[in-house]
Amino acid sequence: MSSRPLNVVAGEWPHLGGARCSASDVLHWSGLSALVDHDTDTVLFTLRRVPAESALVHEGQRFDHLYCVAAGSFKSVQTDVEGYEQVLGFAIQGDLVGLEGLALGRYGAGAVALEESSAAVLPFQQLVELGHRLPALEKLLHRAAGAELLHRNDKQYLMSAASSEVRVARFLQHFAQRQQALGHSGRRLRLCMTRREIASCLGVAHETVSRALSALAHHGVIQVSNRDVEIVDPTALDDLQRITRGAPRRHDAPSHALELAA
Amino acid sequence: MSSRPLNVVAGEWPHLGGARCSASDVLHWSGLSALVDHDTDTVLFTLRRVPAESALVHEGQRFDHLYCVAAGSFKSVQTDVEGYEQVLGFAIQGDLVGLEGLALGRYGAGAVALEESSAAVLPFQQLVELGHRLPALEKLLHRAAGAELLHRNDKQYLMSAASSEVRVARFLQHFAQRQQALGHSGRRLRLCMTRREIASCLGVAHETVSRALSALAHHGVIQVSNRDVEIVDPTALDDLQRITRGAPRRHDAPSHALELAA
DNA sequence: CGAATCTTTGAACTGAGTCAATTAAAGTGG
DNA sequence: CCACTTTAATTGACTCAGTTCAAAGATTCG
Repeated sequence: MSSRPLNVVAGEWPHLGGARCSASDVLHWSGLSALVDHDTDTVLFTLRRVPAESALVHEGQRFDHLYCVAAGSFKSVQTDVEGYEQVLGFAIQGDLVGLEGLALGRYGAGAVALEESSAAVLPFQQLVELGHRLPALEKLLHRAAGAELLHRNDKQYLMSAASSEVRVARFLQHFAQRQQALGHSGRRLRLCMTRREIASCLGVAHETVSRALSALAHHGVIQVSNRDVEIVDPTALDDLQRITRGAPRRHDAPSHALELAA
Repeated sequence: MSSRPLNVVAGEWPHLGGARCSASDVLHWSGLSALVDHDTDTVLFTLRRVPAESALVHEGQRFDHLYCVAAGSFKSVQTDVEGYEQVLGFAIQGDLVGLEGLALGRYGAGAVALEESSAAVLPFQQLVELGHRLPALEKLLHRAAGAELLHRNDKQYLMSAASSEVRVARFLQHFAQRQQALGHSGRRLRLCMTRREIASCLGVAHETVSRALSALAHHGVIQVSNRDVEIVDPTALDDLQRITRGAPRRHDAPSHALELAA
């Protein structure tokens, strides 16, 4: 294996002290700690700092880097002809940004930081070549693509839920699970995106998100304080989230999904 | 094109006994004709015949093959705890089936043939190793993953459309575009899935799909005869499909999306 | 402190879900 | 090949959840 430092990658940000991270770091963030070894320690990537509200990649821009979120979070957005901004999802530590670029050589969506964030810059061609010698890196790419697709499956399932309360419940649960997978709380969530962004992602009106959160709070399932959400009763949340089709209500049953979980 | 008779497969299923196709065929189906060369001609894959209604892969089954649809079509389905069957999408010629398996080594969704179909069996590990020597095959994998993600973006955009008529319009348009990319009509579509399956995929009730199709037909945008749909007025369909949020209706404007397109 | 944005809540309207009934198509088996 | 069954598709009527419009708090930020 390559025993010498392969980090030719310096590329674009030589000034600014050029913060770096190793492939091992990336593997850890991506949940592939098992694949870390000495070789992956020697591969270095530059870290790119991204201020809140600014773009990591632009829709339509030429694709030559993948990015692995190191800290902070991003929203993935697509703008249609009419100017409507569709939020496709949110990326947190360990998520790869820009994978759809694989198809056409252009990013299919923009990525905008929701807060002060940073991401490892993975020059794609280089990553592929490295992957031939370091299976860990090849696996990283495959894994990330697969994970992203699984994610999309979940999202589609989420969006096909009849009730908006169920959608919001599923959104919270997924978000919590992802946080937990990173070693964070899983109960105390910081939704650093706006209600409108959540709404766009879920395919509902932003007022509806607000109402659903309020309803969940009223019923003691969660506690909401602005963008901080605490999941008080994970079981109730899970019961709710399970309801797929319109609530199996009977004539004498309550019509709101929330009341069913009681 | 491959001038030698490796492609026994073109459209028919000759006999049982191990039908094959070349990597070149797969590349052609996937829209990567540019990458075909003598080397890819020499790589052969077995073709698997799949009768209508039977499964190509099962959800949760161990992942060791990718499949490239050679003929016919498949639905991708995920079954939730309650037994609800969510249709995630439809695969036609050139689409890779099983990509989500990359993440966890298990298929994330089942694939069921909608009609008599066949698919090339691509042993994953082998494909990756071949990819190291034949860039075309590596590219195939990347391209397919990227394309699948782009597709999902479209689907999410589709599902966030307010009106069900718009959803159906977008569905038809996407389907038509895919058919066209394969060299087929783009106007005359055969929807070989049930209304219920379309409905599940779009996240609406199956009656709603039926009504939307009827409405589109009434307005002369399409012509429906059972599962055969002809797009009579592509422009009108496109206008409709563009409406993202609830129709920008004014007090004196018609409330149905369809009437706006008039 | 104001300006701007985000969030919440209310009220009215309506589009889509549900239930139900009819028609059409596709199998099944004698 | 034709009755018979079963499943798919269409259409109608009714109801309610969610959108839209509007307006009042809350939060952030210059």
